[in-house]
Amino acid sequence: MASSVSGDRPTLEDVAAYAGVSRSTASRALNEGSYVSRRAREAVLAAARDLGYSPNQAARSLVTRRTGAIALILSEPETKVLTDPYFLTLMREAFRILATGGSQMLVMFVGTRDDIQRTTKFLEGGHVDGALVVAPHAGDPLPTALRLMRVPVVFGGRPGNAGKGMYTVDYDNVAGGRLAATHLLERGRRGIVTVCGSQDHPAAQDRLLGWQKALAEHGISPEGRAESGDFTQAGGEAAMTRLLARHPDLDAVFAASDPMAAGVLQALRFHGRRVPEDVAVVGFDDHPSMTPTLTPPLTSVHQEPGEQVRHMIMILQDLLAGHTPPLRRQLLPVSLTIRAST
Amino acid sequence: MASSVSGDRPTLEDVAAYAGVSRSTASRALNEGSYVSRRAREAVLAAARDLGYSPNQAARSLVTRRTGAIALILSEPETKVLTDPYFLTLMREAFRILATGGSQMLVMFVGTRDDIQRTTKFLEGGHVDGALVVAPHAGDPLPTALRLMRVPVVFGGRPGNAGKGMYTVDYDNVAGGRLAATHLLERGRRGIVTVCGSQDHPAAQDRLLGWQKALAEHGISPEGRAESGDFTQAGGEAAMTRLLARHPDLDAVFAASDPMAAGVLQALRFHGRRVPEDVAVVGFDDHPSMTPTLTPPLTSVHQEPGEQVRHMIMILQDLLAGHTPPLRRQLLPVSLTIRAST
DNA sequence: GACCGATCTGGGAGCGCTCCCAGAAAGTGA
DNA sequence: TCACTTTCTGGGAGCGCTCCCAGATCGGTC
Repeated sequence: MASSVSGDRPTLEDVAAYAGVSRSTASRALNEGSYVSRRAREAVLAAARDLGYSPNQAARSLVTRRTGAIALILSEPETKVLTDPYFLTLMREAFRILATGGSQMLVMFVGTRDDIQRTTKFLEGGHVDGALVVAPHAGDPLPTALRLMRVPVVFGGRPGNAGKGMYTVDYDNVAGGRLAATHLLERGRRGIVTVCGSQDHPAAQDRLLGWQKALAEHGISPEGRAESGDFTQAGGEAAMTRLLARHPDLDAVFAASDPMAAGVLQALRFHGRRVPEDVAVVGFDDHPSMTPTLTPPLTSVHQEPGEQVRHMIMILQDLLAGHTPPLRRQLLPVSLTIRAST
Repeated sequence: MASSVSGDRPTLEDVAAYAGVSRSTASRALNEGSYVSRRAREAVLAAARDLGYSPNQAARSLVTRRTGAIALILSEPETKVLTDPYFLTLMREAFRILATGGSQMLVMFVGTRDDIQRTTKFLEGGHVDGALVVAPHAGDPLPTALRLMRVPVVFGGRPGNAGKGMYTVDYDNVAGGRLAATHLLERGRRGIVTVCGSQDHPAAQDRLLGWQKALAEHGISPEGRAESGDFTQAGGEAAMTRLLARHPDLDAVFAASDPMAAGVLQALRFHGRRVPEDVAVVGFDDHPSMTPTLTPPLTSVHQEPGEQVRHMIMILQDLLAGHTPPLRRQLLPVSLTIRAST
């Protein structure tokens, strides 16, 4: 039987009948196809509006072999990363961009080995057109597992076993570390130390590297001037306390993340050092909900999570369109936002 | 033509041919349907494994009228809520539960009026089987907009314009406020004040109400003992400073969220009050990444975001199964985790 | 051995859509 | 006017799956 029964959701057939044209013409009109007369197009559009028509995504993707959905895969083996506002910003921005382009965002978290298996199976299953993957830890097996997938994948950040044959969009963390160090040197500081992030994090490695290079270029040996604060406020505070004991004459700190910088400020306050008079402090991330509210407001290396995700999506869409973008590893610039702490 | 061409993804037809049975039998075997001989089932399962078969979701949902996807809709008009670890925990847990049950999670953020329109359209479009909605702000127009949707919807928390005809799963915030106040009273404190959350938040209203009731029942007028700290650490610090000026003799504080409690501790430290000797402090949320790391570790009203989402999903699945769960507003109990701050 | 119910199987229809193709209608130039 | 291209239209096929139904097979009972 025809599906002109009311009550149920209207189909393309219903719209066509209402507009007095055929199903094919209705389809063309709705999909901006060429070779449709103005009269027909307007009639169909009006019919669709009147009937409250909305196309059946399943039927459409059955024939187009496109789902219109993109997976956002977040791999965070440790639950503690939960507190990071970075992930939420990332998701929000990704959602915004994808939604504007008419795509849906399917979020998946990967924690255990089981998750990896399920995720690869899922991607192979053709449920999504492509995937955006953020896997910030060095040892993470996920990137390798996804390398040979038939679905296009774009990575955010530098996956541990980097580069070969995968598309990545990363911040220039080396330049960021260098920027922070140079800024402190320009302020005339020489007793510069760093609270670095866990070194199983490629991003943390890069930030440290940039900082080391800048110091070395100015004739200062970076040896023994770094302590890890494993990206938390408490860790930053502890690391700073250790550094103060080892280098009582220090006059500047580069903390490789904002939460660690907050811990650094706390430790400095506790030990009676004034910021920035006695010790200058630079953070990293410059997250808007964090840096301006600290006392004093924090100078920080600025990065734009929205920008990263935007580039990732651009590459993915290029890949989906059948192109082969030339750049395999894209580095996004970072800048320095100077506030009262330096 | 038959689709036995290799290279392409295998279809059910291919699996059936490989196993030497018909498409129907293959379908029954894979879907745990009854009336399949053991022989046939094993042959089909082996064939599916050998060929790396994974069913085409689009084709399946075209006929079952089920997408296997659930939308998680987060409505947060203000961008500042981003820092809240609650949302991330919620998503993670929701994902975990849904993935285990074979459902996909589609995340949508709603901020602007445009988003609302797009969201309702999307839900009407039949892209998902149901939706979980978290809209913690009182004035939020989203819940009303979703009320009359044909897709089943379950709300988390108490939407501003509560109750009628919607399924909600909320914490017993009134009991939580009462619990905090009672605990402080039992500790012998009488100069009790509160740093409450923004009152455009039903949860904040409820917490304050419970606290007020408990005080009143013990003959203490709650009048003039509350200051809003709008759910941030900085706000909590400022509110506490105002309270100290107004009530120099206070000896206990109930902060309606952990971040605000952190601000309270900071203000107390700054003003030379010892915790818990001079002033006892109780927080709310008891987020594992927060309360134990504060100095001193914070006594806090404990709630389990995972539990909330679990109940929401249970109700939704009931709704999807065609049942009509009797309870329209479910209240989850909260408890008190006592640590060194009281 | 005949009968009957339970168990199992394969073919056909159809979900709502897009795409291909044949043919109608309209436009163009001699 | 006629041939010929261009624009537009509708019917048919088919995407991969589930579900229904008719028929085959199997066991047990009289």
